[in-house]
Amino acid sequence: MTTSTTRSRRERPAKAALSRQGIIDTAVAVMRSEGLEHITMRRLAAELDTGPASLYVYVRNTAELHAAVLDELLGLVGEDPHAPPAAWDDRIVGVLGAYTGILIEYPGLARSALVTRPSGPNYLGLVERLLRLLGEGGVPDDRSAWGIDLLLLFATSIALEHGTRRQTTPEDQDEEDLARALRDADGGAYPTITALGDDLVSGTPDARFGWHVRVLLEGMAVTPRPVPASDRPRQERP
Amino acid sequence: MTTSTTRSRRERPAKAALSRQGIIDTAVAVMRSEGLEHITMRRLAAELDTGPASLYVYVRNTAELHAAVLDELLGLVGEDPHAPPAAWDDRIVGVLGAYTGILIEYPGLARSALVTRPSGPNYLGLVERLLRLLGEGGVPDDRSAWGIDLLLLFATSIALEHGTRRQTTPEDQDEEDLARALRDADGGAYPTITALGDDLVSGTPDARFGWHVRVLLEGMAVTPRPVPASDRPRQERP
DNA sequence: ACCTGAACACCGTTCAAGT
DNA sequence: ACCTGAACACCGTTCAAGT
Repeated sequence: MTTSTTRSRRERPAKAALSRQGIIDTAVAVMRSEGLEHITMRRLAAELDTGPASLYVYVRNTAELHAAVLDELLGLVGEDPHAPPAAWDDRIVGVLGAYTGILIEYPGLARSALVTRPSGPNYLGLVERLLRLLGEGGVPDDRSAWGIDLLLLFATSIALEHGTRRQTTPEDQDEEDLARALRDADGGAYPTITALGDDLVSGTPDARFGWHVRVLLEGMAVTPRPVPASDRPRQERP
Repeated sequence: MTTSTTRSRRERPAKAALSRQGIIDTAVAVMRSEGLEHITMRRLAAELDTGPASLYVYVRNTAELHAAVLDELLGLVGEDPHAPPAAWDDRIVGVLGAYTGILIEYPGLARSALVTRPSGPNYLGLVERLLRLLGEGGVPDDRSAWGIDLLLLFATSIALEHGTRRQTTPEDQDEEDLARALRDADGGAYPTITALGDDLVSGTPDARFGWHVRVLLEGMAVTPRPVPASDRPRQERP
């Protein structure tokens, strides 16, 4: 179905000029309908009625494009203003839960967030909110500074893990492989694994998630930062 | 340089029959010399003097191949038997450090481990060793069972983060982007980030790593597992 | 059962040339 | 400065046909 120039002018909204935002918007649309794996330079170019080379004026490479999509979607993570008042740690669980929620809803984003560290405004907003909550909870600033990484890295990893499990992507196979490998582990070679048995894969994702986050928060609360070598009075031998 | 059939028979060791192990060995060799991104079906097929389709008899897909390479290399992670006796938590830091060491040495492996959860014998060996050390440290079994994930997920993520930073891959750009974004963050929009300032990116990777692991261990030590809803006497409202 | 050639359906990125 | 066509150098996976 080849359309004349005039026809296509009418069907598409007059071929809007290219812009970074336009590219990202198109990418988000493709993400929603077909998933991250279809956000490719070539595909987007086709969508925008141009050649792939044109996009490189606005976007450094494919990874940067994916990161931009993530930040765009992160704009939706806000705390519900009508939520009942909650303790600081429950609120952290909530914020991280919303973050992983987005990552799980759009498979592929979590991987992208691990590969290309996000640094967009909405991601910074998330960091900001978490740091504030940690401060409210009385976590010393220096531990917040080092722990924020851990929290977000963890939330992203968990999303990756559960995201691939939820959808029927080719990847859940290995989540199951691991569960089976743990269950069937040879008692001679892996006695401790065998002893723990099913508990290694027990619990709902939510229960595990909540516990994991609390482990991190409790750990931060009780673990002092190391004293830098230069500030230490003397040294035995490292 | 086209070689006759007779020549090539002499140059290559008589074109060994295909086998899963042979494929993995070749893949490991390619990994060492050129990196994971060159372990492709087509490349390996060329290396083994056959067509890509032939490999699918022994390997499910590219991801499984990468996972097999990881497990192969994980065979090298053993505790030094001549190491001086150490406390259980220091030994855990050591084991996880060795694990991340491998992942950092071979860029791409960490990403692969996050995407495709490893389940090979050597990975199970690692799980086994860690569970044993946790037990020695007095961590209750149920918390070990849920925490082992967290430890390994974290170690893998950290390797990914620092691995991309170390090499001059196209990806370090964004690690720097994030550091700059944090430093240059607008004090109005992100007051807490601004207040913490440089401490957000302070410390050597080793110092951060050690602290992170200890946070996880301490957290596990003090955080009880949630009581399943079915075992709870009554409920206020969830 | 194992192996293969060929095909299908794509990729990212660069570059010289145009406007 | 922005945009493009065309090219370079690749991918994974399937399938019908052979041994």
